[in-house]
Amino acid sequence: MEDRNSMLLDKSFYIRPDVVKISRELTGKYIFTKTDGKNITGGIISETEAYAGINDKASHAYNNKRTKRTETMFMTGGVAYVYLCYGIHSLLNIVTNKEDIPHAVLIRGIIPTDGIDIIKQRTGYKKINKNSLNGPGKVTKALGIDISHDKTPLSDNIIWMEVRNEKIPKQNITVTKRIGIDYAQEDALLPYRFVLEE
DNA sequence: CTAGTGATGTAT
DNA sequence: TACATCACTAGC
Repeated sequence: MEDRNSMLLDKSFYIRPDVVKISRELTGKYIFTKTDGKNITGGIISETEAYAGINDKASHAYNNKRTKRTETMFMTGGVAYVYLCYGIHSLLNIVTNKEDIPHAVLIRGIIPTDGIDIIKQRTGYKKINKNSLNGPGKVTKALGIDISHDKTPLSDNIIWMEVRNEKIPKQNITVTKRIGIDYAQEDALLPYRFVLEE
C-alpha cells in the first residue's frame, strides 16, 4: 500500500484546524474502502464540502448542538461521520480538528478507479464512468458505506484516504457555495464546496 | 418536477 | 409518544 507512489493520510492530516483548507486538499486525493467482506473499491475524490462547526449554520453541530448523532463530529479528527439523510441515503463525512471542535468534510463525489465490478454490483449500474458517482448518496452506495460505519477510524483499513503522485494543480479546483443547505441563511453562500474540473 | 424513506430532534 | 424535518436520488 505505502510506497513512493502512494501514502496513507494519517491523523496529522485530519487534526489540523482549517477545515476549509482540508476540504480543498481532500479534493483530488484517493478514497478506498474494504467493506461487506468484498475487495477494495475506491476512486479520486472529485467533490467535497466543508462544515465548519459551531458557528456554521449549515452544520449539524451549529450552536454547539451535541446529540447522540452529532457526537461523532466532536471526536478527534480522522474518523468517519456517517448519517442517514432523507430516510434513504447514507452520507459520508470526514471529521477534522481536535476533540470537541466539530468540523467535518462531506465527500460529495468520486471518480471511480478501483473495484469497478463491485461498484456495479452495489449500485446496479451497467456502465461506470467518471461521472457515475457524482453525488454523496451514490458514493456511499458504491463504496458499501452505511450508518454502521459511523465513528470508523480512517486508519483501520476499512475506509481510508491516500495521496498519490498525480499532481492536482490548485487552478483545477472550482470553488462554489454548498448544495442543499438553503436553511442556513447567510452561511448558505459561503465558498465551502470544492469540485475537480474536467 | 415530485415521491420516496426512516432515523433523529424537538415538543408535548 | 407524536410529528416535522432532512449535507439526496431516480424517474417522469
